[in-house]
Amino acid sequence: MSSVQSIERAFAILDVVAAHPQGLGVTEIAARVGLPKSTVSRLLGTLEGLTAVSRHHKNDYFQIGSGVMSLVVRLPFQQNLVLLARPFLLRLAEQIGEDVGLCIPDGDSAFYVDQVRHDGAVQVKDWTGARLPLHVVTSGRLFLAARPDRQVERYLKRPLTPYGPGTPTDPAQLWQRLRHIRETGYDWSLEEFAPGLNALAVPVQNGADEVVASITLFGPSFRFPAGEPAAVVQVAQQTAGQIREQLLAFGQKMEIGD
Amino acid sequence: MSSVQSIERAFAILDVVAAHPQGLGVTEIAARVGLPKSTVSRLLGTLEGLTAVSRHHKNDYFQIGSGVMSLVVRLPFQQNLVLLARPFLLRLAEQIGEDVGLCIPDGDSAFYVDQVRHDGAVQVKDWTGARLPLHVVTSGRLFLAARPDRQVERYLKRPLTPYGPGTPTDPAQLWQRLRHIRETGYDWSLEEFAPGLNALAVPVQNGADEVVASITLFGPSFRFPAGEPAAVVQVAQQTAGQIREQLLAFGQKMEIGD
DNA sequence: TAAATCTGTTCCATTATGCGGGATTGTACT
DNA sequence: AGTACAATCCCGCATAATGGAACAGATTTA
Repeated sequence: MSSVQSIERAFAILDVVAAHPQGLGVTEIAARVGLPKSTVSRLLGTLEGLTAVSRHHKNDYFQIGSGVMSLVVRLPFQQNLVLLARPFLLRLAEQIGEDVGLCIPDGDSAFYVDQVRHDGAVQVKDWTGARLPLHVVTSGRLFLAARPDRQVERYLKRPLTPYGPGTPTDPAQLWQRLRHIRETGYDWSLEEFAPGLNALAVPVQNGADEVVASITLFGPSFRFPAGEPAAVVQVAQQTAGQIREQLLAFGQKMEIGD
Repeated sequence: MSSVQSIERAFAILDVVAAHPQGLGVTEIAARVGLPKSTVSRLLGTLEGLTAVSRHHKNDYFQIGSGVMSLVVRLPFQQNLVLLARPFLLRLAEQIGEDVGLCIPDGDSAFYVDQVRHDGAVQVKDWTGARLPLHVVTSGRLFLAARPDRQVERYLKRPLTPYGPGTPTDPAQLWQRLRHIRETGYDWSLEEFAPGLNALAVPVQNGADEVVASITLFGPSFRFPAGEPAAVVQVAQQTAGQIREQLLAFGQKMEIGD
């Protein structure tokens, strides 16, 4: 499995440039990536031609260019969310030692858009791409709980089809559950959806405090959750907060430094 | 001025991948960039190793990966805004045939963070990096007008130092001007700041309708504005709206399609 | 003001490096 | 089993990228 050297070098350079938003010159970049100046100059020239980097008006220092941004900007929100969240999900999956999923609301369904796998002998299924009714999964109930009462009422009027051994099908029981979610900000499912499968979901909010997604932790019931459930909830909520910060950084937060 | 072929090819591939969020296979990508499959396979392999692209769990189709996102995510909001806005500013500059600037509020100053130049014999200065008091420039007055009354009052208490022949220095006069901005959503400066220089600023808002930046059009007074001023205002406001959309797409908007 | 010391770009001989046609493997569909 | 398509691998070839050295600006120092 061979790899193209100059592309690897180009991205090493982009990494360095991105890590120094104030801008760097050719010599400094060359020193940091450990390559000769002439090579770096040529690579930067190419990247500049592609607008992957650009030079600051005044001092000619290199910065990330609009070409990189345009790759990201063209994507639908759903995919951006995945890209934005993945580094955090990876870390969470490592901390917990189980699979971590990302889910967004889609009408009256919960739509699983990403899942970071934890490699082990016993794995849970990859739900990516699956769409399930709100009341049958933890993520879905989070989305439901976030809606105003009258919308919840409307959902509860419809028949609550069971999907697993413990799917809540009684409206009153589900209402009680949603109230609990509103108070605590999470939802556990202990072998409700499928035998031997436990799950926890916590909401991801945006700047307007709307629930735009949820993080789901899945694991076989014989080992998950390990230790204090409250501790698991805490790290999951912490991760959700970090993703929220990232979302904010784009659309709203205003930090001016120089 | 030589350029590195494989990097150009890599970005051509990234462009194609970004343009097809649903994902594409090697063969399709190869066809679109006009290169042999084996070459594209190798380049994609390299990009995958760098997480610049990733494969969709199920169908192995290529999508933009988190490596690209991480280049963008690390940047401060100010720089992201510039990257995000630049394509729109470029088009605006071309439509109007004058320089277009981007400005953000920074305490009691207006901070010019970018300027797209229009090449012509007679140019206006590049203000990038400049910081000017709110009351002396169009962008600054926009920011001021967006603040609640009591904050405006506080600003008006301080001495209003003049910077140009027409700088408004009388608090009552400035108040009147701010009210006009609140009604219309723009501010013209006709040779106020410097002799021979006209400018127009319109606000850029985020999802919470806060004014996070402003677009400024600059031009020599002998030719700018050309034609109907109202028409110029209109295209500027339209551009501001487009930038707002882009900001929304990251942090808030929820469009689910498949 | 000339020497010194930075900077970034260009040149060009060298060869490692990337290229791509074709073979091979893998997967899906009849 | 057989067809059809996908993606990857192989490997000889030569092109394309490399990097040392020379060059050209800019800024600093004496």
